[in-house]
Amino acid sequence: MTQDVKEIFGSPGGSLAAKVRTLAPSMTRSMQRVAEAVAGDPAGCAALTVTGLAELTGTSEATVVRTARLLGYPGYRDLRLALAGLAAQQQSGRAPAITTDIAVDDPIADVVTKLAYEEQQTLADTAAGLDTAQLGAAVTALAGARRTDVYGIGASGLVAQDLTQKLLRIGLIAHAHSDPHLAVTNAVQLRAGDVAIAITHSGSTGDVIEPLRVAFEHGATTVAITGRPDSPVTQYADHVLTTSTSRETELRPAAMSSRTSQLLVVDCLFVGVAQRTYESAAPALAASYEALAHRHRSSPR
Amino acid sequence: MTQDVKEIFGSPGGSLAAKVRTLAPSMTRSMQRVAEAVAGDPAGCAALTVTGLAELTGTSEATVVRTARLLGYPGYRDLRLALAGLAAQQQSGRAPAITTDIAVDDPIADVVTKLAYEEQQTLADTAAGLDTAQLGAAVTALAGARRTDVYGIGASGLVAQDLTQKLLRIGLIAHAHSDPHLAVTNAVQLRAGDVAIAITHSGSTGDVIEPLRVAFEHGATTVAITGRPDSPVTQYADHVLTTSTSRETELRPAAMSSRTSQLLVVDCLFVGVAQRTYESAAPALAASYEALAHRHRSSPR
DNA sequence: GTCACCAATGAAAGATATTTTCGTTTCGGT
DNA sequence: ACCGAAACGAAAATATCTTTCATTGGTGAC
Repeated sequence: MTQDVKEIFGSPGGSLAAKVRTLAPSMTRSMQRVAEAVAGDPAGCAALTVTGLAELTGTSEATVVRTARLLGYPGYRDLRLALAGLAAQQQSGRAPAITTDIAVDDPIADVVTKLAYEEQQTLADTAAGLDTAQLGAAVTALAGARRTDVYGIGASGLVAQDLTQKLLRIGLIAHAHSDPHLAVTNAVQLRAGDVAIAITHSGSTGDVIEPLRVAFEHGATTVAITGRPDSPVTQYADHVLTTSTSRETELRPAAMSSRTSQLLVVDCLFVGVAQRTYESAAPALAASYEALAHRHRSSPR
Repeated sequence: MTQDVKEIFGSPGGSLAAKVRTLAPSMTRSMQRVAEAVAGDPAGCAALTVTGLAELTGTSEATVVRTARLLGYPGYRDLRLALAGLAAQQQSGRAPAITTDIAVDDPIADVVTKLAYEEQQTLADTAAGLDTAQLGAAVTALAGARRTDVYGIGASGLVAQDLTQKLLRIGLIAHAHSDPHLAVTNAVQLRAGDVAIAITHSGSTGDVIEPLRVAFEHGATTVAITGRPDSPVTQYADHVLTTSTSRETELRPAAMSSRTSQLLVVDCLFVGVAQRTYESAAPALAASYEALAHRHRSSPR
């Protein structure tokens, strides 16, 4: 039978080399060779079978097993498991330590790691910087809105559409506008009880500010999602939701991190609204899920 | 307050749990039981032999081995070693980070925290599961493409547009299609040296598969970005980029996490292409930045 | 409904790895 | 040189893992 798990993994990593040193004197020559190999390259040895390790050390299987026993394991199998654990720990011990920007000559694997890290960073920053009071107020307004207009241009336009799609899925009436003229034309229709949301990273995109101003002046509740809480757009916003502005690099334009940030805010809005309108939102979500299922061919198993 | 790198990337079970989730749909019932056991208690399973695990899950040795194979290991022995590694990492003081699902009555602050955490998790899983070789191949194809068409519908449509916007910004010729008919019509124009990209979480969206098939048959290099590496769409894809499939909850539909995942992949593609075409990409990026600056009123500060 | 078919599954045979046994070798002491 | 005990490895015995194959159960065609 195999040794108890805790006992295997319990012993801290470094103790293996120590154990080898302590027990070395009481070991025979061949056993010492095995122990050395094990202590010297745990990861490598973990990949070997008894026979492999025996050959590597120029000894026999029996000796390897004897060594494993001496080191406190029931057999080689368990020593090997412990070695695998050790190797994994050593591996993870090397901190990713992502400090540098993405460089032109970074291998693709590094690009993936760095991008993922930076986006995680952006998310953490955004979550930390988000004013939950403002968010709650915005959610309340949305949940009770007769209709909602969302303005966004360029990359922010996609976020606007994303929010709109989501709100529609829970039965709310929402429209995304990226055409400034149409946006203003529609903003005129808004009145108290309606909601207008402007999404702009810089907070200075005139094409987005203008419809928000119109909506604001017509009495709609206005929300600004921006990375600059002191920018012009906030002038006409009842509630300001701040997205994080992480440093941009040449290969990672601001649009990238602002999008991540904006999407998180949008998701929060959506979930918040879904909570408040749960009674109607849940069935609506389920229904849209159902409807979509029929558009997909039954996939293989 | 930013999270520690190790903590973010750590989630040791994360990678495995993610793999299980991604592959779960392509698993049979008994294999799923095995996969669940393994993902649920890596340490415990590491202590078991094939027979033991088979008994625990009420299946047979054969099934256990099959599952190990599906998870990417040559056999159970290797899976077991990997599990031992995971167990060791978990043991070595790693926050369990067991977050509960978002509940209907969660205060808004919790919603923000949980959403941010889950999206970070999604990013880590995606980065871990991304095949860099496939990614590299896709990047190469894109960098040398005469033109690129991107297909996506619904939430994936926004991702398609995002990618298109980015590629255009570095001077590449790219189009996003969400109208299936137009997509097919355009796909016919593609030929060798062109690239077609299909974005679909389920991998079974006929409206997206069809144009990819046409593009494939016309000799274009085809790429699929999907959460189901065994789904129909991959049939016509030269390169498959897998997005992570995190569990969805009632208040956080699959679309949300798949979008995060897809966007990371898209960003990786973009940065990769920007690297390869740096000579032309850098000035193009700078130029588009310049052009936008003029659309913003000079902001305060 | 019934049939044919295919995927899923587990029992058991087969292959591999580990452990044990046991005889040979080595080495120190007389 | 001879003895005895410890060290060691070859090979048998056992445990574990892998493969094969027949059975099962479900699915779609007719």
